[in-house]
Order: sequence, then structure tokens, then C-alpha cells
Amino acid sequence: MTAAENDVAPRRKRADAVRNTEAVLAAAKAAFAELGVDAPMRDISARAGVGVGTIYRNYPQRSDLIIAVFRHELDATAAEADRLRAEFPPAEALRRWADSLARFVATKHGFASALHSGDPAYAPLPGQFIGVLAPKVQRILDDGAAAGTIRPGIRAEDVIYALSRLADSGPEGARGDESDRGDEGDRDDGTENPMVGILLDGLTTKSV
Amino acid sequence: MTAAENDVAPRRKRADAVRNTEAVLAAAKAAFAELGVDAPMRDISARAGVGVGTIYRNYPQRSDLIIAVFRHELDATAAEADRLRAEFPPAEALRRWADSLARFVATKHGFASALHSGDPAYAPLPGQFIGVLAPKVQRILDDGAAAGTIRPGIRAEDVIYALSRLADSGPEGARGDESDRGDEGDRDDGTENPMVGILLDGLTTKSV
Amino acid sequence: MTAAENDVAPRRKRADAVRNTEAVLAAAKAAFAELGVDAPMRDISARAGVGVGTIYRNYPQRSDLIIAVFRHELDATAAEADRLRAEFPPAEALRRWADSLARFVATKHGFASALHSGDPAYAPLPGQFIGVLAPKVQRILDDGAAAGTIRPGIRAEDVIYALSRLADSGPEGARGDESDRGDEGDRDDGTENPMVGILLDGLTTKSV
Amino acid sequence: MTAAENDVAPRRKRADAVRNTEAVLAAAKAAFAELGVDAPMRDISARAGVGVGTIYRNYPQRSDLIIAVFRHELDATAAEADRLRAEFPPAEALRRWADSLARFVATKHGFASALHSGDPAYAPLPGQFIGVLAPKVQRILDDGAAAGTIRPGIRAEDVIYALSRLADSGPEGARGDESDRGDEGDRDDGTENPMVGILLDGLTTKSV
DNA sequence: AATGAATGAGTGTTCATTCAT
DNA sequence: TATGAATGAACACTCATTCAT
Repeated sequence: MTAAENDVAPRRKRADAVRNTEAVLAAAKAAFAELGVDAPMRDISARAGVGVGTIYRNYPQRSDLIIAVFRHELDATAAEADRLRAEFPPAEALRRWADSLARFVATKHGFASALHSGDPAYAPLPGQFIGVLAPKVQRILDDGAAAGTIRPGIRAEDVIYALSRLADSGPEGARGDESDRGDEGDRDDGTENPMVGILLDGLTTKSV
Repeated sequence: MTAAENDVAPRRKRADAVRNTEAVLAAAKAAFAELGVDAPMRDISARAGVGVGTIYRNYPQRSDLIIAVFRHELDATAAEADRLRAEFPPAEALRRWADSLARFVATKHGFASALHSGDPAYAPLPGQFIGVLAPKVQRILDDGAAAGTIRPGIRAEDVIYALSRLADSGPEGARGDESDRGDEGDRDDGTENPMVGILLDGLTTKSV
Repeated sequence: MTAAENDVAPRRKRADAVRNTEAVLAAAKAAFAELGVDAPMRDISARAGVGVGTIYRNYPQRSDLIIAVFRHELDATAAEADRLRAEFPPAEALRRWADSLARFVATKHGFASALHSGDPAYAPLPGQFIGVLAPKVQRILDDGAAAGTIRPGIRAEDVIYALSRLADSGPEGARGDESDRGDEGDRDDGTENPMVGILLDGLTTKSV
Repeated sequence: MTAAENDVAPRRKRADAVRNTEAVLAAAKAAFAELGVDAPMRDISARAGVGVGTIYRNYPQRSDLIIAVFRHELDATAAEADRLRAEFPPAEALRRWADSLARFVATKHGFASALHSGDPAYAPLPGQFIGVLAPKVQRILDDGAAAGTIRPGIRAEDVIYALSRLADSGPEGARGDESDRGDEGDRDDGTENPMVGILLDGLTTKSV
């Protein structure tokens, strides 16, 4: 109850440190997105407005930085689930959250080479992915089941897994042009990927 | 019938050139698989047993080599479709070809960074992917439809697209542990990825 | 009895300051011995348990720290001469002191690169070496001469110079294997370096 | 007898390679002398007029370059022994060679930190030092013994070891000023280090 | 045409030094 | 005054690319 634990003395450079931490993560995210996870450290430090040494101090290994970015975005995606749950009815929250997840997965694309690098530092990440997101999503699903707007008995894990796979751009964009196929059309609901829309339609209960 | 291919002198070196070309492509494929498409040129030239200059002569840009490897494997995958079609009944040929495609897609994983690099040199590749494979696969589908062993009205493009997406390892292994879900079980058919098996089951016609 | 050391306020920190000074010198000595005089400042500050800034405050230049360590050990070696003179007969004191000098010279080895760096800051060191040690050693020599146990007319400077040169490991171990030459043998007297033993034998007077 | 082995085809860039090898060794020697064996590679490459890559190609490890310089100078010092032996009477040849050795030892000073670094790459060097020089010097000694101008029964190894230790500047120049002691004076013979002169006087036979 | 030595820009990483706290 | 976070210059090393042979 007391705020005592925030008052302890060694607060020192906290302001700078926090600013730097945020700036570095944002810069790294941007650099990774543009140049891949092999983006030059100098690029990242320049974007963040800090010296390279600052990044090395906080993230001695490149993998430390990559993981931090992963975790930062993963946590943001999880927090978004809570935010949407508080603001929207379950089915709508789920639909909107699917977009958040799609953005996360899109960013994660560049991480593939790291994940596949064999560096054991990355081993915990896939587990964290489900571990962090599933509980949040499960609550939305349960809310919806209780309200009768989401099909009951659905596992968050399955939903997350299916959504993230579908959100994936597929075999590296290996398709001709399917945009002219209009026959799945009448489910248009603003969700970018039609496959995702179909899945969500299947999960949510029509009011009939 | 035509003697065209052996009437001119400068054809002498053709044998060497072909050997080199093959060796370089094989070396590049191996190097790309192990080290990614950024594999050092020296590694590739050493594996191929040629000087670096020889690779640069034939592939002035790295993208030229990457594309050549892509095309080489793509053509092999397409040729495999023909081979399987000649040797097996349609449904079996399709099932076996799905494995070829899976191998191709697996290899292609490392190419993602190149494909996403924004280099316009890679723009034609996705189109070639479908353009080269679809006609071959379509003939298998048509054969099967005629024989009544494959569901009629299926588009090769859709099959290729679905298979390649499913062959993909998904969101970088981002799942908890789903291996305990046994209820899809009774469709085991020897295909590695169960999702692919399910899809193929759906495409092929039960003997009913 | 004198209250001199606790009568003024600013003396409060003196204890800390002394502790820090000692800690820094000890840490620097150890770091220089292990890593050479180019040892990272952070290593030294960490060993000393102080922040890098503290070292820079007291030794703005690295050469200041190097010189301080040199002086600290030089003074200790000089003090040892006094201590041994008080405790042992002259010849024995000289013999024991030769070991102290050998240890000092051994440590000083890593300083060579600094001494040879051309930095004028180091210019006074060789002079200090003789200037500090010679008077102390001279008293031992004189004591011995008076007692008839050390050859008279010996200059401390010459002894120090000879001992330190002999204590040196020589031309970087550039010798084959001379250990099989046994004919100097019967002068064994417990001193590590046989050449030093010979020299001391020459300086001290046999009781005959 | 035939010069056949010098005529083989693959002579290619030999001219450049030889020039580069010499240039790099000379540059490294100079850089090591001025800046120590930690001299920046770029400095060395710039002095040699080659790219850094060229040095790394020929000396993948810094120790490879250091060792090469050591060997190059060691061989030159050994060759000088042969040259002097052919040109001068034994005693004079020995006296002059002592100067060559002094120059070599002086250069070797900067190598101490490398030799003492614990890197096993340097382990063979001390042995090579004696192994390469001793046979050459022994012939001069034997010539002199036969001619009656050099004391017989002297081991080259001992001479080399003594000369190199004496040539050494001693305990880092740690002496006051001994130049005013004139009593060793009458042996002045043009050799820089008086101690070396004394040693040589002892080795050579006065005509009496 | 093939080779591989040479080049040097690019990048990771360290660490002396400064300075906000 | 002491601390240690931040900075950025310096340096090792790699590797794409060129080009003499």
C-alpha cells in the first residue's frame, strides 16, 4: 500500500537510464525491421541517440538486445489484450487483438535467422510467446463464452497458434495474385487477412 | 535429330563450364543452407573448387547467384512433379510431390532475408514459383480428377500455396506442446507434417 | 598521546582516503603484474573496490598511477633494507635484501614498455631507483666493512646495479640448457639465482 | 645441378609477393621498435604500403608476424656471422659480430611482453635463438682457436648468452651515472658497451 | 577464361576518459 | 567527493570485389 519502495535513495541516473533503455529498444526494433537482426550496432546507437558503448553496456551480447526487443514487443502485445478486453466486448476485443498479434508476427519475421541460428540463448523464446500471451487471451475467450458471443471450449493456445500462422505472409509471398478471387467476400469485416477473418468468424457466435 | 549442339569449336570448354556451373550451384545451395544467403563468397568458391573470380564472372551480383540457386531448385521440384506423375497414380504422386515441395520450402527459408531485402532483383521470384510449379501440379490433379481419385475442380495454385504454407514450420515453433492432442490421429499416412496429411486426405477421394 | 590526528574536521575522511589509496595501489600492482601496465582501468578500480572516477581523481594520468606503484614498491624495498639491517648481521642482511630486490626487479619487468615509451614522465624513475636504494644499502655495506664481513670499498650503486642485472631473467631465456654445467656448484647458499650467489660470495668475506 | 626447380610454371605473382613479404617484415620491425609489438596493424600495413588484408592473409595471427620478424632478424644476425667470418680474422669477426648481436638484442627488447605473454606460439623462440646462432659463432671460435687468437675450449652458447645479457641495457637504465668511473679505461676498443669489451678481451688471446 | 592475391571499407568490440548524479 | 553510466575514438578482423598474372 505504501509507496515506500519507490523512495529508496539510489535513484541517480534513473531518468537517463530509462530514457535510454526505451530509446535503444525502439531504435533496435526499427533497425531490425529495416535491416534485419544483423543491423549494425552503430546504426542502432545512432537512431537511439546514444553511443555504441551504452548499448554494449546494457546488452553485452547481440542476442541480449534481440531478446529484449522480442520481450518488449511481446509484453506490449500482451498488454494490448488486457486493454482491449477492458474496452470492448469479447468478440470485438479478440478481433482487434488479432491485428496486434499480426503486427507482432510481422516484426518477428526478421528474427527467424536468429531463432534458427542454434544459439541456445533463443531457446526460451517460443515458450515465452505462448506463456505470456495465452493467459491474456484465455480471459477474453472465457468472457466471450460466458456472454455467449464466443464459442466455448476454445483454447487460447490454439487460437494464438492458428492466428499467428495465418498472419504469417505464407511462403514468402509465393502466390500469383489471388486478390481477384471474390467468392469469400461476404465476410468482409475489415480484418486484413481474409483467412484470419474466416477463423474469427468460426470462433465467434452469430447472434442468429 | 539436329546436330546443332556439336558443330562449333568453342563448345570444347562447355564440359568444364557445365561442371563449374553445377559445382557452384551445389556449393552455393549448401553454403546458403548452412550459413544463410550471406555466406562468404570464399566459402562457396572453396566448396565448389573454383576461384572466387569464377563465380563473379558468372554471377556478377550476389543476387544473381541466389536467384540461380532458387531457379535450379525450383526447376528440380517441377521436374520431380513430372517424374512422379509418370511413375505413380495421381493421388500417390501428389502425396510424394508434397514432400519435394516441403524440402524446397525448407531450403527457401534462408532466402527470406533476401526476398524481403527490397532488392527488386528478387521481385520475379514469387511469380516464378507458382508459374513454374502450377502447370506441372495441375496435370497431376487433372489426372486424378479423371481417374476419380482426386477431388475435381481443385486449382493447382491453391494446392501449392496451401502445401507450402503448411510445410512451413509455422510461427517459429511458437507453440506450447500440442503433441498431446491425439484426436486427429486416425489419418496417419506417413506424411511428416500431419496438417499436410489432413489436407491431402481432403483432396483425395475416399474409395467409397 | 598526541591528538594531532583527530583534531580537525576534514581529517574525518582521511581514513577512507588512505584505505582507498592503499587499495588502489595494491590493485594496480596486481593488475600490472597480471596484465601489464596497460591493464584496463576498470579492472584496477574493480579490484580496488572503488569507482574508476576515484582513480582518475588521484591519478589523472595513467603514468601517475604507474609511477605511484613504482615508488610504492621502491620505498618498500628500501624499507626492507633498513629492517634487515636492524635484524641481521650485515652479510646476511645483504643476502636477504638481494631477494627483495629480485622481487622488485621481477615486478618491474612489466614496466619496461612504459619506461621505454618515451613519455618524459618516466624519466626520473631510474634515478630514483638508485637514489632511494643506494643510501640504505650503503649502510649495510659499511656495517659489514666495519665488522670485517663484507669486503670494504664496495659502492652500493655497483652492488644494486649488478644484483638487479643478474636478477633479471637474462636475454628472455635465450639459452640452451646450461643446467648440466655443475662446476660452479659448491657455492650453493640458498639464493635462487646462482649468479647472484656468486656475486654475494665475492662481496662477503670468508671467515678464514 | 640443374636449375630445373626454379623454372616451374606457377611463378605468377611471385614478384609482388616477395616484395610485399619484405616490405611487411621491414614495416613490422620498424613499427614494433617504435610502438611495441602491439603496434596497430594499420600502422604496419601503411608503412609497408599494403592493405591490412595482405598482412592478415600472410600472418593470420599477430604472433605469426611477430615470430616472422624475430626469425628474419635472427637469420640476418646468423648470416652476418658467416659474412664476418669470411671477411675478417676470427677475433675481429667476433668483435664485430658482437655488435650485430647487440642490435638484435636491442630490437628484441620490445618482444619481451610477447615472450612473456604465455602464448605457446612463442615457446620455440628461445631455443631457435641459440640453435641458429651457436653453430655460426662456434666456427669463428674454432677458427680463432686454431689460429691461436681466441682462447680455446670456449662454447659458442656461453659466448652468445653472455654477450646478449651484457648487451642488454640492464635494469631498465637503472643506474645513476657510471660514466665517470674511468678505471676500466685502458681496454677501450671501440665497442659500445665496456662490459662487452672486457668479455671479448678475455676471450681473445693477447699476442704476448 | 580462371585464379587467388591484394585492397580497404565496414563492423564488432573495447576501454580511456568525462561528467551527471 | 565518489560513483559508474555514457561517450566515442581506436583497433582487430572480415570479406566483397577488383585485377595482375
